[in-house]
Amino acid sequence: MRATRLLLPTLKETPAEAEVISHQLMLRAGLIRKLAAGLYTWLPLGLRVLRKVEAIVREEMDAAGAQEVLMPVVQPGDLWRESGRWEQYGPELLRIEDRHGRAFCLGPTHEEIITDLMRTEIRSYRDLPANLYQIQTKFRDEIRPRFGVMRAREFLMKDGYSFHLSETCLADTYDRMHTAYTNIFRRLGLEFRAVLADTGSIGGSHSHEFHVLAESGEDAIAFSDRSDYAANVELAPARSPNTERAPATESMNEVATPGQHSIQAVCEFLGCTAQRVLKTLVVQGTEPGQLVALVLRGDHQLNAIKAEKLPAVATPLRLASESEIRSALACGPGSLGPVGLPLPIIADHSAAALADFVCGANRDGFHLTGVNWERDCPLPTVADLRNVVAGDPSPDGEGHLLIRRGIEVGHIFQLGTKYSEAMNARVLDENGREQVLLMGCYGIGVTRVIAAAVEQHHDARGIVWPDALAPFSVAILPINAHQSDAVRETCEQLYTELCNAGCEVLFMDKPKARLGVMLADIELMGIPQALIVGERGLKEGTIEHRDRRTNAKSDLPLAEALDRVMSSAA
RNA sequence: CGGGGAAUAGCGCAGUCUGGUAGCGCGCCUGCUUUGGGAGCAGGAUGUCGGGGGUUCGAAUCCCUCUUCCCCGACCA
Repeated sequence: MRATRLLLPTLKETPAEAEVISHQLMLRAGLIRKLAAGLYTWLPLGLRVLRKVEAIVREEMDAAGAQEVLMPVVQPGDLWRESGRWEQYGPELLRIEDRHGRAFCLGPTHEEIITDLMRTEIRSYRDLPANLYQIQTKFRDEIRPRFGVMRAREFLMKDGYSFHLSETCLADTYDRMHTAYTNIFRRLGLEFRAVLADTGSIGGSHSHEFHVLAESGEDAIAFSDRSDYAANVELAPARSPNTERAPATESMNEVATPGQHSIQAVCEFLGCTAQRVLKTLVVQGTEPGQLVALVLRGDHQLNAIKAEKLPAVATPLRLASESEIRSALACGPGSLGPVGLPLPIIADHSAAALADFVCGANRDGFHLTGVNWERDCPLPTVADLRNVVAGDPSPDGEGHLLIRRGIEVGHIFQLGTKYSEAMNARVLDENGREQVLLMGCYGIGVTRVIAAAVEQHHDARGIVWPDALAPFSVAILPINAHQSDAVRETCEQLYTELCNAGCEVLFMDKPKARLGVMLADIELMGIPQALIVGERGLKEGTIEHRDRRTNAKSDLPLAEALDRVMSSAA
């Protein structure tokens, strides 16, 4: 491709709207442009990268036995009513009406559509298992789109769905998809982890997320330093400490802590660590108006998903407001503690294992020190309430947990009969009996993969694409082509030969372009290799080869430079 | 949706407090000189100052209102 025939609007300065590095670089390198919040145009360079991801996804899905289809973006509301999600999905589902006043939505996902297709087209166990996928635009009316294409409202997704009669068959396909996903992310050159995940609103039983590891990731993932165990922090169980609770050595004392409400403030005031302080959170109970106290160690975070699984706690989790607390109890939220608290109490394992701890006195401006369970207040119900932290024992008993940030780029689920049951998708089995289909679903955020790749692969000069994602594998840079027939002719010759060899070449053929500007651009765009052609080198019979990743430079005879490029690009 | 910020040339910003009719850098166009890492000089183009209303002799600036965008919280690929 000649640069003169390519829309390549690179930016020297970072647009003010971009916060994260991938968003900044994707704008600056001319991959995308914003149309409105969460809506992006893919420019020629960005689209080339997008096509690379699609191609790899297609190859691996096809190799794993899935077949490609294409379903509509606009979906009838009736199907969503059948599955029950018209009501459940909430405002993220963009609902529209056609000219006849019929309800439609823009598809945020396609379970309803594929289930409808299968219940109509498949009658017999002989047609199973089936595994279909598409690469298609999704629309989710996110409350807060952000980070460019990382969390856009309109985005490109590979979504796949499989149908089965037996759990073992579903599990088998699920495993095959797990392997295919592993192959895809490995081929894309990304550092990633597959982790156990919550099934969330899509529903179902068994689920893994695929995360690209990056500091800017929105998810925290926990994995063992000794085994394969990996899970979303939301899900990883915090094992109860093996150690017995230490015996009480202090007596309980009430101390004045005027104006100290937060754990941090109390710790500083009393000169103790957060590990020795209890934090008491009051949430809505299952019964209307009922409050429940959740007790955690001061340095731990409440895990909402775990709390919602407790029968006594209302779903969705809602913290009591300050006024609700004040009207039910004699103090504000910063002074709560389990001693004499007239509410049902559930304590986290780590909180229950403390001795001689500090907690609120249920009286404004006072805390208790030297508190001990059983002696000073009954040991409440104990449950796993907290997020795991680095250093916790791994839930599988092997080693300890490390915590890293991740960007969720893929998610696979065993859905079971959630949709097929609701939408009555059945086939006849070998015995002529009707059976409800079992279903799996498998998603990859194609556009998000690209942002994640940039988050993981960049330097001070710009994007450093993994070879599999690079929009071009090599750029040709002429130095002062307008003054030198030799430079011009050599570049044309290089361009022709590389094109003929099937190499993806970007020929920086703008007349009078300066070397520094061209270098800055191709480095920003992350093109892996460059061939620099100038009079000076040609006099010695050489051109310069550069590597984006290592910045290695070598002056080589033309034929050798071509070999170098083609062998690296292969 | 709650809380915080912002909207001035393609991009980054100043000007707003204290009203007097819009500026800087980069980019863009022309010419000359330069040319192995974002050139120099000279000349030039580009703004309904987010929209609407009001106050005023006069509004980018003050008031009201709407819209959009960004950031922080609960969802998701």
